[in-house]
Amino acid sequence: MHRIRETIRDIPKGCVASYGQIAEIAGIARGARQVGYTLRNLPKVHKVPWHRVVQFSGNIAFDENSPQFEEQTTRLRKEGVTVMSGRIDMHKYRWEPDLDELLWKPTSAWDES
DNA sequence: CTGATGACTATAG
DNA sequence: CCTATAGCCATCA
Repeated sequence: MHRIRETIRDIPKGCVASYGQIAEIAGIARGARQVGYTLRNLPKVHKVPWHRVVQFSGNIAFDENSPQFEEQTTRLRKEGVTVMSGRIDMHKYRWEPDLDELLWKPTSAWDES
């Protein structure tokens, strides 16, 4: 889904977002699984910071032994995100998109003026 | 169209 | 904390 990748690309460095959050912003309510499904299908070449997407609970979506798990944690740490035991302090790093992030995105429900 | 799948989330035990 | 179940819904075969 193009919308999903687009949204993920907007996650600022040093922040993380849950799948459900991404889905909601992308316009797919309760489409958390679709986000995961889409990311799993990522094209070879992409600029999507998929490593900034974690589970709602702050857990890394991958298995602890998975090489992807290591890559994600590594990337996140490089961006200043503290990862402990495969978990992230969402309370602290959760991405809170400002209106700026959302205004240009959907739709034109803002034609009011 | 139909059925299976899953980088999810919620709730219960 | 962990397992089990049940919703969820775009994407795939």
